[in-house]
This record gives sequence, C-alpha cells and structure tokens, in this order.
Amino acid sequence: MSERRPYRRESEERRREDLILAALDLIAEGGPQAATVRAIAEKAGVTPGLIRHYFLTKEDLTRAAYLRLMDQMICDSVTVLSVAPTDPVARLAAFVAASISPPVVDPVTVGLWAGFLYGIRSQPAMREVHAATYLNFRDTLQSLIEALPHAATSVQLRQQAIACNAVIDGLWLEGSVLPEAFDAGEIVTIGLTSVGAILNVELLTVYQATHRTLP
Amino acid sequence: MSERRPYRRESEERRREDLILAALDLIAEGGPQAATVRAIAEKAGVTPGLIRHYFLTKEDLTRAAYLRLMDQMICDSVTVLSVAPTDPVARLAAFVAASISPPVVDPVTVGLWAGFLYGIRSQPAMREVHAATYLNFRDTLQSLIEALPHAATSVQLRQQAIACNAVIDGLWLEGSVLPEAFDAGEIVTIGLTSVGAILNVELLTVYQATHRTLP
DNA sequence: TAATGAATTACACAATTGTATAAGAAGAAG
DNA sequence: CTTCTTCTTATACAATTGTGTAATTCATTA
Repeated sequence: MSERRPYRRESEERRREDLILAALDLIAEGGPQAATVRAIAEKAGVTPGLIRHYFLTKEDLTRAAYLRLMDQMICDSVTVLSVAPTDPVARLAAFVAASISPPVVDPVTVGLWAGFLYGIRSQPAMREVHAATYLNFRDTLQSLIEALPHAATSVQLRQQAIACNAVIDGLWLEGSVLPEAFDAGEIVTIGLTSVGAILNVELLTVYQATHRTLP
Repeated sequence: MSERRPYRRESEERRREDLILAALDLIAEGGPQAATVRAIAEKAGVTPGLIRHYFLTKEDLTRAAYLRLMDQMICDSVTVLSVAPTDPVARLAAFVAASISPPVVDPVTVGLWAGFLYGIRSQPAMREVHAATYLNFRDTLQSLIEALPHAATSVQLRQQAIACNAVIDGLWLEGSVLPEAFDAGEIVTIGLTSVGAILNVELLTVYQATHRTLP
C-alpha cells in the first residue's frame, strides 16, 4: 500500500519563511500564475494543506511575500549607507550607484515587482506597504540631498528628491527589463551624471575617485 | 426548450478588435488572471468558442492585446508632435510634458503594462515588441534632443536620451502607481525641470509660455 | 429562391485551481 | 512508557480553467 510520507516538525517561523521564499521563487520564474498552492508547497518541501495552516488564505501568503520583497529591496539600497563615506557628496553618489546596480537592478526583481503591481493597486493593505516603502526610500534620498553643501527651499528639496527618485526608478526599470540594451556600467554612469545635473553637483568623478580599483 | 442565441456575423477585423479591447479592459480592471476566455467573450458579446476561431490560442490573443497597448501608448506620446511648435526647445518640452500626462500616466495603463511584464521577460515575441517600442520612443526623444541648439558628441547624445527617458519612465511609474502622492501638475513641472537640467536647457518656462491659458 | 460555405454557438472534457475536512504521526509533557 | 497536543499529511470537492468538436445559423453566391 501507500506509505504515509515521513516529515519533521519545524518552527512556525521557519515554515512561514520557507513558504514565502518558495512563492517568490515561483513568481520570479514563471510569473504570478505559476505560484499555485501546490507548486509553492512542493518547492517548500511540504504538502499543500500546510499552507493553510500558516496562512489564512493564499492571498495572505501573497501579501507576506510582497512585504518580504519590499524589505529586501530597501535593505539592499540602504545597507550601502552603513559603509559609505562621510562626505555628503560621496555618500549620495554611493547610494545612487547602489540603487541602480545589482541586486536591485535585476530582471528577476523587476519581474517580481510587476507581479505584485495589480495587488498594489487593488488591495489597500498592499497599497499601504507600497506607499510606505516608496516614501521611505524617497525620504532617505531627500535627507542625503539636504546634507549637500547646497541651499534649497523645502519645496525645491522635495521636487529634487522626486526627480532623483524618478531617475533611479526609470534606470532601474529599463536596466532590469532590457539589460542587453546597455553597456556594463553605463546605467551607473548615466544615473550619477543625471542626478548630478539635477542637483548641480559633480557626482560621477567623486564616485569614480572613491571606487577606483585599477590605474 | 432552450433557444439558440441569435447573432450577427461581423468582419474579422471587427471581431479581433472587440476581443482585444475586451481583454485589455479585463486586465486593467482585475489583473491578468481576470482575463479568462469566458470573461473576454462575455465582454466582447460573443461566446468563448469564437476566440479560438480568431486566435490560435489564448496566448496569441494576449500577444495581440499587448501589441495594441504599446501602439496606443506610443501614439499618445507622439501625436503631440504633429501639433507641436517648430521651435526645438518648445517641441521637446511639449513631448516630455505629454509623456508624463494622462492618458499615458494613468493607473490603468501602468497596471496593464505590469500585467504584461512577465510575458515580456519570458516570451521572445513580446520581448521584441518591447525592445522595438522602447528604442523607438528613445530615438524620438534623441532626435528632439539633437535638434536643440546644443553641441554634443554621439555618445553624450545617447546618454542624454537614456537619462531623459529614465526621468520620463520614473515619473510615469510613480505618478501612475501613487497619484495621490503628487499635486496637480507637479509631475509635469518636475519632469520639465529635470530634463532641462540634464540637457542644460530651460524647458519649464518655455512650456509655461506656450501653454499659458489664463493671466 | 435555393444552396453553399464560413462564422458562430453549444456542449463536453480533462486538467488545474483554492479550499475544506479528517486522519495520522511527531515530539513534548506527564 | 503513556498521553496529549498540534503539526503535517492525505483525500475530497466544487469551481474554474483552456481547449477541442459537432451542430446550427447567418449571409453571400449561384
């Protein structure tokens, strides 16, 4: 006869994490419609029923996965600040460069993000997460701009932050979706030049001086 | 007993158009997973079987719908050039402003675009459409930049076009996804200021002078 | 008017979906 | 060692999915 499959009991934290990562993997590989409860369970090494033991519904799991993705993206961008130089110009340059480099700029990441976009528009909970994430990133950018030796009104500051954020988002999008359309490092160069032009600050040379590796 | 539902024969062109528009409507309203063959057929006023009479498969219809969306977006941006002034600066300003105003900037449009993104990454045919559309738009932008009284090498020109395109894409994204986060006209103002800064050309005042309606 | 052909409907089918419920087994507690 | 909790599996189910296939009806042609 058929033997019942053996298993190990795991902590709730561990199981939720495994299921979330499995869902993200599947959405990245095959789009949102590939993340079925059965596929998620198989990838996580459990049976489908277990999903509903840790998440009220599949939508609940989807929300958790989105939250996780956003946390990761923010983390990848902001982490660089902890090791960035103290000079305001070099600091801004490092942040901008990190935000338009892998792993933030990556076909998989943008695919994941797009997979969640409909949820962002339709579900208030996901919408709030998006708004908070976006504004948090923009505020970080704005505080870096404010630290520059650079006089600006608060309205100008806000508009500069929005503009620089747009440059980053646009390059993130294009570089991720159509990576073969750009040379290596071209995205970073253009990003630094553009943000520098918008803020009237020289970022590219500062960044190159900081990151010079070979003569 | 049940009467067979009456119908009218229509041209192939008309039926394909109706089905494509129905699919786009549904994706816009409820995301990609809402565009089932039955829902599409109902919205188009036909029975599900007819879809497979005009499209080899549902994926085939999806591709056609994506092509249609891209054509529309390009059209909305480029149409403004036909009525734009001849002065190069005013012309560029009009193009940029149109690209970050409705109907291009619109929650529905960006939702549609995101709904197709996985297909863009995975299906070569859709990928080619995307690449062609993107490069076409960027080339239009580049030719407008080239027409400026503005000396630049071909490499600089390319990078300026990419940068301005990024600003437009980023503002398109943010303005569409989170419209309530921006004041009326703020997106356009920021876009013109930023593109102007990148190209070292005054766009905002030129645009305002051209579009002044009330004293 | 009659007939021909293609557009359209109608129906069926297997596969897949998310969810519900009951059975079993692992590991802690006694 | 036994008992008990709950984590986990197993199975079932109704709904929905895309896709085939045959029957019918519209509109054009002879």
